[in-house]
Amino acid sequence: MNEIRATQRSSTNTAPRVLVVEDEAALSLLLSYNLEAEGFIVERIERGDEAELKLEETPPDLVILDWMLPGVSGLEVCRRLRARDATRTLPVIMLTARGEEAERVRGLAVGADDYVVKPFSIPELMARVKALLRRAKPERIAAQLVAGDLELDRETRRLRRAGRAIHLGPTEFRLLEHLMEKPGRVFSRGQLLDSVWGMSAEIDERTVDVHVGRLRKALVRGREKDPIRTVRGAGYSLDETLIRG
Amino acid sequence: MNEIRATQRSSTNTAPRVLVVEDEAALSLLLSYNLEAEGFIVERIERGDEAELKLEETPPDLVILDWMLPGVSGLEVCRRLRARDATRTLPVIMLTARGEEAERVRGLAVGADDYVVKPFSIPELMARVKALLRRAKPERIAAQLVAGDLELDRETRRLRRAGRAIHLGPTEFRLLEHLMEKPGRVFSRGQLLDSVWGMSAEIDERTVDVHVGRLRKALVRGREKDPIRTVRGAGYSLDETLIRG
DNA sequence: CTTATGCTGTCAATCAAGTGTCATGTGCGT
DNA sequence: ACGCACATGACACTTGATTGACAGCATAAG
Repeated sequence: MNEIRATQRSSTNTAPRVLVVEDEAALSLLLSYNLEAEGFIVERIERGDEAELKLEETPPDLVILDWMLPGVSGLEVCRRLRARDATRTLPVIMLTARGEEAERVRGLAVGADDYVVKPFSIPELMARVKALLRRAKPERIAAQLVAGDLELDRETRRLRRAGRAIHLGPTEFRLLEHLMEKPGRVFSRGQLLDSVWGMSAEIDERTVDVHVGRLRKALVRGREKDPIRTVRGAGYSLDETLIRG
Repeated sequence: MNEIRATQRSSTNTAPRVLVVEDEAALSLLLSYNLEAEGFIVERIERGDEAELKLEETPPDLVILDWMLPGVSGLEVCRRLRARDATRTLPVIMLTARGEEAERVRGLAVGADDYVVKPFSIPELMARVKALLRRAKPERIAAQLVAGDLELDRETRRLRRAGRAIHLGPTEFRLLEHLMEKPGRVFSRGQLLDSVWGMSAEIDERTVDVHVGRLRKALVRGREKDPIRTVRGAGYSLDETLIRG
Protein backbone atom coordinates (compact mmCIF):
# COMPACT_ATOMS: atom_id res chain seq x y z
CA MET A 1 0.00 0.00 0.00
CA ASN A 2 2.08 2.90 1.11
CA GLU A 3 5.44 1.31 0.97
CA ILE A 4 8.10 3.57 -0.19
CA ARG A 5 7.45 7.20 0.29
CA ALA A 6 9.02 8.77 -2.73
CA THR A 7 10.53 12.07 -1.81
CA GLN A 8 7.99 14.73 -2.56
CA ARG A 9 8.60 15.23 -6.21
CA SER A 10 7.83 18.91 -6.11
CA SER A 11 10.41 21.46 -5.09
CA THR A 12 13.77 20.04 -4.32
CA ASN A 13 15.76 23.08 -5.07
CA THR A 14 13.12 25.68 -5.71
CA ALA A 15 11.18 27.79 -3.28
CA PRO A 16 8.36 26.06 -1.39
CA ARG A 17 5.11 25.94 -3.29
CA VAL A 18 1.87 26.93 -1.60
CA LEU A 19 -1.62 26.29 -2.90
CA VAL A 20 -4.30 28.73 -1.78
CA VAL A 21 -7.84 27.43 -2.10
CA GLU A 22 -10.13 30.34 -1.35
CA ASP A 23 -13.16 31.62 -3.23
CA GLU A 24 -13.17 35.13 -1.89
CA ALA A 25 -11.02 36.88 -4.45
CA ALA A 26 -9.82 39.72 -2.24
CA LEU A 27 -8.60 37.39 0.46
CA SER A 28 -7.03 35.03 -2.02
CA LEU A 29 -5.08 37.86 -3.58
CA LEU A 30 -4.03 39.24 -0.24
CA LEU A 31 -2.68 35.87 0.74
CA SER A 32 -0.84 35.14 -2.45
CA TYR A 33 0.62 38.61 -2.47
CA ASN A 34 2.04 38.19 0.99
CA LEU A 35 3.18 34.64 0.44
CA GLU A 36 5.03 35.66 -2.67
CA ALA A 37 6.62 38.50 -0.78
CA GLU A 38 8.00 35.84 1.56
CA GLY A 39 9.51 34.02 -1.38
CA PHE A 40 6.98 31.26 -1.86
CA ILE A 41 5.58 30.14 -5.16
CA VAL A 42 1.82 30.49 -5.00
CA GLU A 43 -1.04 29.00 -6.94
CA ARG A 44 -4.56 30.18 -6.41
CA ILE A 45 -7.68 28.10 -6.88
CA GLU A 46 -11.26 29.03 -6.13
CA ARG A 47 -13.23 25.82 -6.16
CA GLY A 48 -12.85 22.72 -4.07
CA ASP A 49 -13.15 20.33 -6.98
CA GLU A 50 -10.55 22.17 -9.02
CA ALA A 51 -8.26 21.98 -6.05
CA GLU A 52 -8.52 18.23 -6.04
CA LEU A 53 -7.36 18.00 -9.61
CA LYS A 54 -4.48 20.30 -8.91
CA LEU A 55 -3.47 18.40 -5.84
CA GLU A 56 -3.49 15.19 -7.75
CA GLU A 57 -1.26 16.26 -10.57
CA THR A 58 1.23 18.51 -8.82
CA PRO A 59 1.04 18.46 -5.05
CA PRO A 60 2.48 21.61 -3.50
CA ASP A 61 4.41 21.81 -0.23
CA LEU A 62 1.55 23.28 1.72
CA VAL A 63 -2.15 23.99 1.26
CA ILE A 64 -4.22 26.81 2.67
CA LEU A 65 -7.82 25.71 2.56
CA ASP A 66 -10.93 27.72 3.17
CA TRP A 67 -13.59 25.93 5.17
CA MET A 68 -16.46 27.04 2.96
CA LEU A 69 -15.87 26.48 -0.72
CA PRO A 70 -17.98 26.13 -3.83
CA GLY A 71 -17.82 22.70 -5.40
CA VAL A 72 -16.38 20.52 -2.69
CA SER A 73 -16.03 21.85 0.83
CA GLY A 74 -12.62 22.42 2.33
CA LEU A 75 -13.45 19.86 4.93
CA GLU A 76 -14.02 17.26 2.27
CA VAL A 77 -10.90 18.20 0.35
CA CYS A 78 -8.86 17.82 3.48
CA ARG A 79 -10.38 14.49 4.29
CA ARG A 80 -9.57 13.20 0.82
CA LEU A 81 -6.04 14.52 1.04
CA ARG A 82 -5.59 12.43 4.13
CA ALA A 83 -6.99 9.40 2.38
CA ARG A 84 -4.36 9.42 -0.34
CA ASP A 85 -0.93 8.15 0.48
CA ALA A 86 0.74 10.75 -1.69
CA THR A 87 -0.77 13.59 0.29
CA ARG A 88 -1.22 12.01 3.68
CA THR A 89 1.41 14.16 5.31
CA LEU A 90 0.93 17.28 3.25
CA PRO A 91 0.65 20.24 5.62
CA VAL A 92 -2.80 21.81 5.60
CA ILE A 93 -3.97 25.06 7.16
CA MET A 94 -7.70 25.59 7.41
CA LEU A 95 -9.34 29.00 7.29
CA THR A 96 -12.60 29.19 9.17
CA ALA A 97 -15.09 31.95 9.73
CA ARG A 98 -15.55 33.14 13.27
CA GLY A 99 -18.29 31.29 15.05
CA GLU A 100 -19.39 27.85 16.04
CA GLU A 101 -17.37 26.08 13.44
CA ALA A 102 -14.23 27.77 14.55
CA GLU A 103 -13.80 25.78 17.70
CA ARG A 104 -14.90 22.58 16.11
CA VAL A 105 -12.24 22.54 13.48
CA ARG A 106 -9.84 21.32 16.03
CA GLY A 107 -12.38 18.93 17.41
CA LEU A 108 -13.38 17.52 14.09
CA ALA A 109 -10.91 14.91 13.17
CA VAL A 110 -10.35 16.21 9.69
CA GLY A 111 -6.65 16.12 10.00
CA ALA A 112 -5.77 19.72 9.32
CA ASP A 113 -2.40 20.57 10.79
CA ASP A 114 -3.44 24.00 11.86
CA TYR A 115 -6.39 26.30 11.58
CA VAL A 116 -6.83 30.03 11.57
CA VAL A 117 -9.99 31.92 12.38
CA LYS A 118 -11.04 34.75 10.11
CA PRO A 119 -10.37 37.55 10.34
CA PHE A 120 -6.73 36.88 11.02
CA SER A 121 -3.61 38.98 10.78
CA ILE A 122 -1.20 38.34 7.97
CA PRO A 123 1.86 38.01 10.19
CA GLU A 124 0.07 35.40 12.22
CA LEU A 125 -0.79 33.32 9.19
CA MET A 126 2.71 33.70 7.80
CA ALA A 127 4.14 32.49 11.07
CA ARG A 128 2.00 29.39 10.93
CA VAL A 129 2.85 28.69 7.32
CA LYS A 130 6.50 28.88 8.15
CA ALA A 131 6.10 26.76 11.24
CA LEU A 132 4.45 24.00 9.28
CA LEU A 133 6.90 24.13 6.42
CA ARG A 134 9.73 24.03 8.88
CA ARG A 135 8.34 20.87 10.35
CA ALA A 136 7.85 19.29 6.93
CA LYS A 137 11.01 20.52 5.24
CA PRO A 138 13.50 21.63 7.81
CA GLU A 139 16.11 22.27 5.16
CA ARG A 140 14.04 24.97 3.50
CA ILE A 141 12.94 27.05 6.42
CA ALA A 142 15.46 27.52 9.14
CA ALA A 143 14.38 27.32 12.73
CA GLN A 144 17.35 29.42 13.65
CA LEU A 145 18.27 32.76 12.25
CA VAL A 146 21.85 33.82 12.78
CA ALA A 147 23.43 37.16 12.04
CA GLY A 148 26.76 38.00 13.56
CA ASP A 149 26.56 37.31 17.26
CA LEU A 150 22.76 37.26 17.19
CA GLU A 151 20.94 33.94 17.29
CA LEU A 152 17.19 33.86 17.10
CA ASP A 153 15.43 30.54 17.55
CA ARG A 154 11.83 30.41 16.43
CA GLU A 155 10.99 27.06 17.97
CA THR A 156 12.01 27.94 21.45
CA ARG A 157 11.35 31.63 20.88
CA ARG A 158 14.66 32.48 22.35
CA LEU A 159 17.16 35.11 21.44
CA ARG A 160 20.77 35.37 22.42
CA ARG A 161 23.53 37.77 21.68
CA ALA A 162 27.10 36.61 22.12
CA GLY A 163 25.79 33.78 24.22
CA ARG A 164 23.69 35.68 26.71
CA ALA A 165 19.93 35.30 26.69
CA ILE A 166 17.81 38.29 25.83
CA HIS A 167 14.14 38.65 26.50
CA LEU A 168 11.91 40.47 24.04
CA GLY A 169 8.21 41.18 23.92
CA PRO A 170 6.23 39.62 21.09
CA THR A 171 6.34 42.66 18.86
CA GLU A 172 10.02 43.30 19.22
CA PHE A 173 10.68 39.64 18.66
CA ARG A 174 8.76 39.60 15.42
CA LEU A 175 10.37 42.84 14.38
CA LEU A 176 13.85 41.49 14.85
CA GLU A 177 12.88 38.22 13.23
CA HIS A 178 11.70 40.08 10.20
CA LEU A 179 14.83 42.15 9.96
CA MET A 180 17.02 39.09 10.36
CA GLU A 181 15.33 37.29 7.54
CA LYS A 182 16.76 39.75 5.10
CA PRO A 183 19.88 41.14 6.71
CA GLY A 184 20.97 44.43 5.27
CA ARG A 185 17.75 45.06 3.49
CA VAL A 186 16.03 48.32 4.34
CA PHE A 187 12.38 48.21 5.31
CA SER A 188 10.21 51.30 5.33
CA ARG A 189 8.03 51.93 8.34
CA GLY A 190 5.01 51.15 6.22
CA GLN A 191 6.42 47.80 5.19
CA LEU A 192 7.26 46.94 8.75
CA LEU A 193 3.77 47.85 9.89
CA ASP A 194 2.38 45.55 7.24
CA SER A 195 4.53 42.57 7.89
CA VAL A 196 5.14 42.82 11.60
CA TRP A 197 1.97 44.43 12.90
CA GLY A 198 -0.42 43.39 10.18
CA MET A 199 -3.17 45.90 10.68
CA SER A 200 -1.27 48.75 9.21
CA ALA A 201 -3.89 51.43 8.80
CA GLU A 202 -4.56 52.06 12.47
CA ILE A 203 -1.11 52.63 13.75
CA ASP A 204 1.10 55.66 13.60
CA GLU A 205 4.31 55.12 11.70
CA ARG A 206 6.28 56.72 14.48
CA THR A 207 5.39 53.78 16.65
CA VAL A 208 7.89 51.78 14.68
CA ASP A 209 10.61 54.12 15.91
CA VAL A 210 9.65 53.46 19.47
CA HIS A 211 9.81 49.73 19.05
CA VAL A 212 13.12 49.90 17.27
CA GLY A 213 14.34 51.94 20.17
CA ARG A 214 13.19 49.37 22.69
CA LEU A 215 14.70 46.63 20.59
CA ARG A 216 18.02 48.43 20.58
CA LYS A 217 17.96 48.95 24.28
CA ALA A 218 17.37 45.26 24.82
CA LEU A 219 20.02 44.21 22.34
CA VAL A 220 22.89 46.49 23.17
CA ARG A 221 24.83 45.94 26.35
CA GLY A 222 27.90 47.97 27.24
CA ARG A 223 30.03 48.81 24.24
CA GLU A 224 28.39 46.44 21.86
CA LYS A 225 27.61 47.63 18.40
CA ASP A 226 24.09 48.62 17.49
CA PRO A 227 22.85 45.85 15.20
CA ILE A 228 20.12 47.98 13.70
CA ARG A 229 20.86 50.61 11.15
CA THR A 230 18.68 53.67 10.69
CA VAL A 231 18.40 54.80 7.11
CA ARG A 232 17.31 58.36 7.27
CA GLY A 233 14.24 59.02 5.19
CA ALA A 234 13.89 55.36 4.27
CA GLY A 235 13.53 53.08 7.25
CA TYR A 236 15.53 50.48 9.16
CA SER A 237 17.62 47.45 8.42
CA LEU A 238 19.70 44.91 10.20
CA ASP A 239 23.28 46.07 9.95
CA GLU A 240 24.84 43.51 7.62
CA THR A 241 28.37 44.58 8.47
CA LEU A 242 27.65 42.79 11.73
CA ILE A 243 27.81 39.54 9.83
CA ARG A 244 31.16 39.98 8.20
CA GLY A 245 33.34 41.99 10.49
CA MET B 1 8.29 14.31 12.37
CA ASN B 2 7.39 13.68 8.75
CA GLU B 3 10.78 13.28 7.36
CA ILE B 4 11.42 11.43 4.21
CA ARG B 5 10.89 7.79 4.83
CA ALA B 6 13.41 5.30 3.63
CA THR B 7 12.50 1.86 2.47
CA GLN B 8 10.19 -0.19 4.55
CA ARG B 9 12.13 -3.31 5.34
CA SER B 10 11.15 -4.59 8.71
CA SER B 11 12.31 -1.69 10.77
CA THR B 12 15.80 -1.90 12.10
CA ASN B 13 16.72 1.70 12.02
CA THR B 14 13.55 3.30 10.76
CA ALA B 15 10.52 4.50 12.65
CA PRO B 16 8.24 1.83 14.10
CA ARG B 17 5.69 0.52 11.65
CA VAL B 18 2.06 0.19 12.61
CA LEU B 19 -0.61 -1.72 10.75
CA VAL B 20 -4.17 -0.45 11.16
CA VAL B 21 -6.86 -2.97 10.30
CA GLU B 22 -10.15 -1.15 10.37
CA ASP B 23 -13.01 -1.07 7.89
CA GLU B 24 -14.55 2.18 8.96
CA ALA B 25 -12.71 4.60 6.72
CA ALA B 26 -13.08 7.71 8.86
CA LEU B 27 -11.68 6.00 11.91
CA SER B 28 -8.91 4.37 9.96
CA LEU B 29 -7.84 7.73 8.60
CA LEU B 30 -8.02 9.39 11.93
CA LEU B 31 -5.77 6.77 13.40
CA SER B 32 -3.22 6.76 10.63
CA TYR B 33 -3.08 10.51 10.62
CA ASN B 34 -2.38 10.70 14.30
CA LEU B 35 0.06 7.84 14.26
CA GLU B 36 2.00 9.45 11.49
CA ALA B 37 2.02 12.68 13.39
CA GLU B 38 3.77 10.76 16.16
CA GLY B 39 6.39 9.62 13.70
CA PHE B 40 5.20 6.10 12.98
CA ILE B 41 4.96 4.57 9.55
CA VAL B 42 1.41 3.45 9.01
CA GLU B 43 -0.27 1.00 6.69
CA ARG B 44 -4.00 0.76 6.47
CA ILE B 45 -5.99 -2.32 5.58
CA GLU B 46 -9.74 -2.78 5.60
CA ARG B 47 -10.36 -6.47 5.47
CA GLY B 48 -9.31 -9.20 7.84
CA ASP B 49 -8.13 -11.55 5.11
CA GLU B 50 -6.02 -8.89 3.44
CA ALA B 51 -4.48 -8.20 6.77
CA GLU B 52 -3.33 -11.78 7.04
CA LEU B 53 -1.49 -11.58 3.76
CA LYS B 54 0.16 -8.38 4.79
CA LEU B 55 1.16 -9.72 8.14
CA GLU B 56 2.68 -12.74 6.54
CA GLU B 57 4.88 -10.94 4.09
CA THR B 58 5.99 -7.89 6.05
CA PRO B 59 5.08 -7.96 9.71
CA PRO B 60 4.95 -4.49 11.28
CA ASP B 61 5.96 -3.62 14.80
CA LEU B 62 2.43 -3.33 16.08
CA VAL B 63 -1.10 -4.05 14.92
CA ILE B 64 -4.27 -2.18 15.70
CA LEU B 65 -7.11 -4.53 15.01
CA ASP B 66 -10.80 -3.83 14.87
CA TRP B 67 -13.02 -6.45 16.45
CA MET B 68 -15.59 -6.47 13.69
CA LEU B 69 -14.13 -6.86 10.25
CA PRO B 70 -15.25 -7.98 6.84
CA GLY B 71 -13.53 -11.11 5.63
CA VAL B 72 -12.02 -12.61 8.73
CA SER B 73 -12.89 -11.20 12.13
CA GLY B 74 -10.30 -9.39 14.15
CA LEU B 75 -10.62 -12.03 16.79
CA GLU B 76 -9.69 -14.69 14.29
CA VAL B 77 -6.82 -12.69 12.87
CA CYS B 78 -5.42 -12.27 16.31
CA ARG B 79 -5.75 -15.94 17.08
CA ARG B 80 -3.85 -16.85 13.94
CA LEU B 81 -1.15 -14.32 14.68
CA ARG B 82 -0.58 -16.04 17.95
CA ALA B 83 -0.41 -19.39 16.27
CA ARG B 84 2.53 -18.46 14.07
CA ASP B 85 6.00 -18.27 15.53
CA ALA B 86 6.91 -15.23 13.47
CA THR B 87 4.11 -13.17 14.91
CA ARG B 88 3.62 -14.75 18.29
CA THR B 89 4.96 -11.79 20.20
CA LEU B 90 3.73 -9.09 17.87
CA PRO B 91 1.93 -6.46 19.95
CA VAL B 92 -1.77 -6.29 19.18
CA ILE B 93 -4.32 -3.69 20.25
CA MET B 94 -7.95 -4.61 19.75
CA LEU B 95 -10.64 -2.03 19.10
CA THR B 96 -13.99 -3.12 20.45
CA ALA B 97 -17.40 -1.50 20.39
CA ARG B 98 -18.78 -0.27 23.67
CA GLY B 99 -20.10 -2.98 25.83
CA GLU B 100 -19.82 -6.43 27.09
CA GLU B 101 -17.23 -7.56 29.48
CA ALA B 102 -17.48 -10.92 27.78
CA GLU B 103 -15.89 -9.67 24.62
CA ARG B 104 -13.02 -8.13 26.45
CA VAL B 105 -12.30 -11.36 28.17
CA ARG B 106 -12.41 -13.23 24.93
CA GLY B 107 -10.16 -10.70 23.31
CA LEU B 108 -7.55 -11.04 25.97
CA ALA B 109 -7.93 -14.78 25.99
CA VAL B 110 -7.12 -14.76 22.31
CA GLY B 111 -3.93 -12.98 23.06
CA ALA B 112 -4.43 -9.32 22.38
CA ASP B 113 -2.00 -7.26 24.42
CA ASP B 114 -4.44 -4.49 25.02
CA TYR B 115 -7.92 -3.50 24.08
CA VAL B 116 -9.58 -0.15 23.68
CA VAL B 117 -13.28 0.49 23.77
CA LYS B 118 -14.82 2.74 21.14
CA PRO B 119 -15.24 5.60 21.31
CA PHE B 120 -11.82 6.33 22.68
CA SER B 121 -9.68 9.45 22.86
CA ILE B 122 -6.70 9.74 20.59
CA PRO B 123 -4.20 10.56 23.31
CA GLU B 124 -5.33 7.49 25.18
CA LEU B 125 -4.79 5.21 22.22
CA MET B 126 -1.46 6.84 21.45
CA ALA B 127 -0.37 6.25 24.99
CA ARG B 128 -1.18 2.57 24.71
CA VAL B 129 0.54 2.23 21.37
CA LYS B 130 3.64 3.77 22.82
CA ALA B 131 3.44 1.65 25.91
CA LEU B 132 3.28 -1.55 23.90
CA LEU B 133 6.03 -0.53 21.52
CA ARG B 134 8.16 0.39 24.44
CA ARG B 135 7.71 -3.04 25.87
CA ALA B 136 8.52 -4.64 22.53
CA LYS B 137 11.32 -2.33 21.43
CA PRO B 138 12.65 -0.48 24.40
CA GLU B 139 15.40 1.13 22.37
CA ARG B 140 12.92 2.93 20.18
CA ILE B 141 10.67 4.59 22.71
CA ALA B 142 12.17 5.85 25.90
CA ALA B 143 10.39 4.88 29.07
CA GLN B 144 12.03 7.63 31.02
CA LEU B 145 12.10 11.26 30.17
CA VAL B 146 14.73 13.26 31.95
CA ALA B 147 15.20 17.01 31.96
CA GLY B 148 17.38 18.60 34.57
CA ASP B 149 16.30 17.31 37.95
CA LEU B 150 13.00 16.05 36.57
CA GLU B 151 12.53 12.37 35.90
CA LEU B 152 9.30 11.15 34.43
CA ASP B 153 8.71 7.44 34.11
CA ARG B 154 5.94 6.48 31.74
CA GLU B 155 5.80 2.87 32.76
CA THR B 156 5.18 3.42 36.39
CA ARG B 157 3.60 6.82 35.82
CA ARG B 158 5.88 8.24 38.43
CA LEU B 159 7.49 11.59 38.57
CA ARG B 160 10.30 12.82 40.73
CA ARG B 161 12.09 16.07 41.08
CA ALA B 162 15.52 16.09 42.64
CA GLY B 163 14.78 12.67 44.04
CA ARG B 164 11.50 13.36 45.78
CA ALA B 165 8.33 11.82 44.42
CA ILE B 166 5.63 14.08 43.06
CA HIS B 167 2.04 13.16 42.48
CA LEU B 168 0.19 14.53 39.46
CA GLY B 169 -3.30 14.07 38.10
CA PRO B 170 -3.61 12.38 34.71
CA THR B 171 -3.95 15.59 32.76
CA GLU B 172 -1.02 17.32 34.39
CA PHE B 173 1.04 14.21 33.92
CA ARG B 174 0.36 14.06 30.21
CA LEU B 175 0.92 17.77 29.93
CA LEU B 176 4.33 17.56 31.50
CA GLU B 177 5.12 14.44 29.50
CA HIS B 178 4.34 16.29 26.32
CA LEU B 179 6.44 19.27 27.25
CA MET B 180 9.34 17.03 28.21
CA GLU B 181 9.31 15.25 24.89
CA LYS B 182 10.51 18.41 23.21
CA PRO B 183 12.27 20.45 25.85
CA GLY B 184 12.47 24.11 25.05
CA ARG B 185 9.98 23.98 22.27
CA VAL B 186 7.07 26.37 22.63
CA PHE B 187 3.60 24.91 22.27
CA SER B 188 0.56 27.07 21.72
CA ARG B 189 -2.50 26.45 23.84
CA GLY B 190 -4.24 25.08 20.80
CA GLN B 191 -1.49 22.58 20.14
CA LEU B 192 -1.53 21.46 23.72
CA LEU B 193 -5.26 20.98 23.62
CA ASP B 194 -4.83 18.83 20.55
CA SER B 195 -2.09 16.63 21.81
CA VAL B 196 -2.76 16.47 25.51
CA TRP B 197 -6.53 16.70 25.71
CA GLY B 198 -7.14 15.19 22.30
CA MET B 199 -9.19 16.16 19.35
CA SER B 200 -12.90 16.30 19.92
CA ALA B 201 -12.23 18.48 22.90
CA GLU B 202 -14.05 21.77 22.76
CA ILE B 203 -12.28 23.26 25.64
CA ASP B 204 -11.53 26.84 26.47
CA GLU B 205 -7.91 27.66 25.80
CA ARG B 206 -7.63 29.34 29.17
CA THR B 207 -8.06 25.97 30.77
CA VAL B 208 -4.53 25.20 29.70
CA ASP B 209 -3.36 28.07 31.87
CA VAL B 210 -5.07 26.61 34.87
CA HIS B 211 -3.48 23.23 34.41
CA VAL B 212 -0.08 24.75 33.88
CA GLY B 213 -0.64 26.61 37.10
CA ARG B 214 -1.49 23.43 38.95
CA LEU B 215 1.48 21.68 37.40
CA ARG B 216 3.75 24.44 38.60
CA LYS B 217 2.39 24.34 42.08
CA ALA B 218 3.03 20.62 42.25
CA LEU B 219 6.50 20.88 40.76
CA VAL B 220 7.97 23.80 42.62
CA ARG B 221 8.91 23.43 46.22
CA GLY B 222 10.56 26.18 48.18
CA ARG B 223 13.04 28.16 46.13
CA GLU B 224 13.24 25.75 43.24
CA LYS B 225 13.20 27.16 39.76
CA ASP B 226 10.00 27.04 37.77
CA PRO B 227 10.59 24.41 35.09
CA ILE B 228 7.86 25.77 32.85
CA ARG B 229 8.36 28.87 30.82
CA THR B 230 5.49 31.11 29.81
CA VAL B 231 5.95 32.68 26.42
CA ARG B 232 3.59 35.58 26.31
CA GLY B 233 1.35 35.55 23.30
CA ALA B 234 2.71 32.19 22.16
CA GLY B 235 2.25 29.45 24.73
CA TYR B 236 4.33 27.38 27.12
CA SER B 237 7.49 25.35 27.00
CA LEU B 238 9.68 23.34 29.27
CA ASP B 239 12.52 25.59 30.28
CA GLU B 240 15.44 23.92 28.58
CA THR B 241 17.98 25.97 30.46
CA LEU B 242 17.07 23.67 33.30
CA ILE B 243 18.93 20.93 31.48
CA ARG B 244 22.25 22.63 31.04
CA GLY B 245 22.86 24.97 33.89
C1' DC C 1 -27.24 4.27 49.38
C1' DT C 2 -24.65 8.02 51.13
C1' DT C 3 -20.58 10.26 51.89
C1' DA C 4 -15.80 11.47 51.11
C1' DT C 5 -12.13 12.27 47.82
C1' DG C 6 -9.80 13.58 43.78
C1' DC C 7 -9.84 15.63 39.30
C1' DT C 8 -11.49 18.72 35.83
C1' DG C 9 -13.17 22.81 33.50
C1' DT C 10 -15.07 27.56 33.99
C1' DC C 11 -15.24 32.00 35.79
C1' DA C 12 -13.94 36.35 37.75
C1' DA C 13 -10.71 39.13 40.18
C1' DT C 14 -6.08 40.33 40.23
C1' DC C 15 -1.63 41.08 38.60
C1' DA C 16 1.99 41.84 35.20
C1' DA C 17 3.75 42.72 30.81
C1' DG C 18 3.63 44.87 26.65
C1' DT C 19 1.87 48.58 23.57
C1' DG C 20 0.91 53.09 21.38
C1' DT C 21 1.01 58.08 21.78
C1' DC C 22 2.85 62.22 22.97
C1' DA C 23 6.19 65.79 24.31
C1' DT C 24 10.56 66.79 24.24
C1' DG C 25 15.42 66.23 23.21
C1' DT C 26 19.15 65.17 19.89
C1' DG C 27 21.72 64.94 15.83
C1' DC C 28 22.17 64.34 10.91
C1' DG C 29 22.47 66.38 6.29
C1' DT C 30 22.72 70.24 3.66
C1' DA D 1 23.15 77.04 11.68
C1' DC D 2 18.66 75.39 10.34
C1' DG D 3 15.14 72.31 9.74
C1' DC D 4 13.53 68.01 9.72
C1' DA D 5 13.80 63.23 10.89
C1' DC D 6 14.72 60.33 14.39
C1' DA D 7 15.43 59.01 19.53
C1' DT D 8 13.81 58.62 24.00
C1' DG D 9 11.45 58.81 28.48
C1' DA D 10 7.07 59.13 30.60
C1' DC D 11 2.39 57.97 30.64
C1' DA D 12 -2.11 55.80 30.21
C1' DC D 13 -4.11 51.96 28.38
C1' DT D 14 -4.82 47.26 26.55
C1' DT D 15 -4.04 42.69 26.55
C1' DG D 16 -2.65 38.46 28.34
C1' DA D 17 -1.42 35.44 32.30
C1' DT D 18 -2.08 33.92 37.11
C1' DT D 19 -4.71 32.58 40.91
C1' DG D 20 -8.35 31.17 44.00
C1' DA D 21 -13.00 29.69 44.37
C1' DC D 22 -16.52 26.81 42.82
C1' DA D 23 -19.51 23.34 40.71
C1' DG D 24 -19.96 18.99 38.14
C1' DC D 25 -18.43 14.22 37.86
C1' DA D 26 -16.56 10.11 38.65
C1' DT D 27 -14.71 6.89 41.78
C1' DA D 28 -13.75 4.87 46.23
C1' DA D 29 -15.04 4.20 50.79
C1' DG D 30 -18.13 3.74 54.57
